[in-house]
Amino acid sequence: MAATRQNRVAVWAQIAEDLRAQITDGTHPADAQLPTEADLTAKYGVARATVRQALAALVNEGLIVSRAPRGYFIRLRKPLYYRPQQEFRPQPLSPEMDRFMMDHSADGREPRQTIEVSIVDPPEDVKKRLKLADGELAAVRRRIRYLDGEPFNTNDSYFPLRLVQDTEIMRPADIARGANEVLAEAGYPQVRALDEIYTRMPTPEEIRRLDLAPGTPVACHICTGLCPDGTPVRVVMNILPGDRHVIVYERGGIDLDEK
Amino acid sequence: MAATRQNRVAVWAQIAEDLRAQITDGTHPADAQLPTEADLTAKYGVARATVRQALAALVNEGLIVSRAPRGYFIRLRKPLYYRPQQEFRPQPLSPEMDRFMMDHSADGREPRQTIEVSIVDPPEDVKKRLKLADGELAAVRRRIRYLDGEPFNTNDSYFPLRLVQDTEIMRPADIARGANEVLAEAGYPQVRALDEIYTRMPTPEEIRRLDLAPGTPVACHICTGLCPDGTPVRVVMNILPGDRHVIVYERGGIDLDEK
DNA sequence: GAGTGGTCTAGACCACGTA
DNA sequence: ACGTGGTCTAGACCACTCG
Repeated sequence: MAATRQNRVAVWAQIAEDLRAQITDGTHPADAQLPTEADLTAKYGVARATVRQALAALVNEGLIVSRAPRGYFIRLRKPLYYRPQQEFRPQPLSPEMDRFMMDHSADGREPRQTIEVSIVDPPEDVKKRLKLADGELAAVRRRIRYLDGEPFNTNDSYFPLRLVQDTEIMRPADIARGANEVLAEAGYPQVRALDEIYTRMPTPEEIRRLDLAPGTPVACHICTGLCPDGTPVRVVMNILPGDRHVIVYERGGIDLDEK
Repeated sequence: MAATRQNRVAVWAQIAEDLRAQITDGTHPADAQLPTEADLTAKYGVARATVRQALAALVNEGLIVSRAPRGYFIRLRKPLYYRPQQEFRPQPLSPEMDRFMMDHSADGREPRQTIEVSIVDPPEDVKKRLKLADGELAAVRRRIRYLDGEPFNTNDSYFPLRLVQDTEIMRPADIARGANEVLAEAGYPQVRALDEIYTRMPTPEEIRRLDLAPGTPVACHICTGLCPDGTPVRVVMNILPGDRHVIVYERGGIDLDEK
C-alpha cells in the first residue's frame, strides 16, 4: 500500500486509506461531503499539503470529486448499458440478462447529438484500419451525444472519401436510416465487423469535449466494418467515459471459453 | 485546459502542456528520459512543487512514469489482444482482421498462472449475477496470469458451491479440458453468455496484484455463463490492465449497427 | 465576510540507484 | 559521493460560493 522506499507507509497514504475505507464501506451516503482540508489537517496533525496529497490520490482513483470552493464529495457511478450489437439483437437473449440491464436504463432521458462532417487526413490508427493509400483522404462524421444535456460519448465515423463523396453521409444531418444503409446502397454493404476495445486515461481534448472529472478513464471502442470481399469501408472511433458506460455483448449457441 | 477560476491557465498546467506536446509529437523516442525536476524548475523559474504538479498530471494521464531515483520516463504501450470469443473462433474472420492483430501477439512469451481456490460469500456484483439465495456460498477459482513473469491479468471464476462441490473445479490445479467442460459433465452446459465491460481506476489491491503503474486504468470484464434454461452457473470477473490489453470481438453475417 | 479549495513558494530530510 | 525523486512543513494569496 503505497509504501515508501523505507519500510513505512507515507502519512498521506494512510490518510487516503482511512478515507477510502470510509467511502467504500458505505459509512457515508453517496454524494456526501467529506471533511474539509482544514478539518483533516487538524484531525491528523499534518500540513495541508499532506492532506491534499491524500485527497488528490482519491480524486485520481475516481472515488471523490472536488467541487471548489464547496468541498470534496463522494462520487457516484451511474453507467448506462452500451451495446455494440444493438441493432443486431435489440432484445436480450433472456429475461435473466435483462435484469442486469434494467438497473441502468436511459428511460426518460432526452437524447441529443451534434454532428460535424469534414474531410481529413485521418489519424494513423484509422488510416491503417481503412487501408487507405498514402495521402488518401477520408470523410469523418463527428458526433457528440448528450443525455439530458450532459455529454455522454463521442462517435467519429470515418469513411474513405472516394466511397461517400456526393452521398448523404457528407451532410451534417441525421441519417434516419443509418449511414450503413447509405453505404450499402452505394454498393458497399457491411457484413462483418471487428470491435476493438481498450482503456486509457483521456486526453485534455477528450476531457474538454466530454466534460470528464479527474480520475475518469475512457474506453476506446474502434469498430471496423467490412464488405463481403473484406474491404474495410468504415471505421468508427467511440470514446466512452468509464463513469457512464457498461459495454455489453451477448453470445449464444456455442461453447463458451473461460477467457 | 485546466484554467483556474481566474481567466488564466495555471503555471503547472502550462508546463504539463509543454511536456505533453513534446511527448505526443514524438520529439522524444519512447522510453526516453525527461528533464529532471531540477532542470525544469530552473528552465521555468518556478518552485519545485509546481514542476512536480505538472509531472504528477502527466503520470496520472499515463504518459510518463517515475522510476525513482532515476528520473521520469516516457511510457510505452504494448497491449496484447484479448479475445472473449477465443475458443469459439480461433481464427480471425479474414486476413484483413488478422493484420491488426499481428502487431501485438504473445509469440515467444512464456505464460504462467497461479491458481487459488476458496469458498466465499461472493461480492454483491457476483451474487446478483449468479442469482444466489441469501447466504448461499460460491466457489471461486482465482487466477493471476503472467507473461514472461510479469502479471498480465486476473481471472476470478465464481460457481454456485452446490454445483461444483466434489468436482475437479475445487482443486487448485490446471483443468486441461477447461472448467466449462467439467461443469457440462456435471449437467450444467453453458450455451449463452453475457459479457459486460466497463472501465475504472484500479483499487489499491489490484494495483498490488497486477503491479500497475499510476495512471493505468483497468477494464473489468464480467462474463456470466448460462445454461439452456437460463440459469447462471458461472460468473467470471476479469481485471484487464489498460496498458496491456485490447479486447477484440468479431461479428459477422448480420447488419451492423453504428454504435 | 467567512470559509472553501486552487495555486505557488522556499525550504528540509530521506532512501535509493548509479557512477 | 552525488543526484534523483518521495515526503513533509509552514507559510502566502487568490477566486469563488454561501449564508
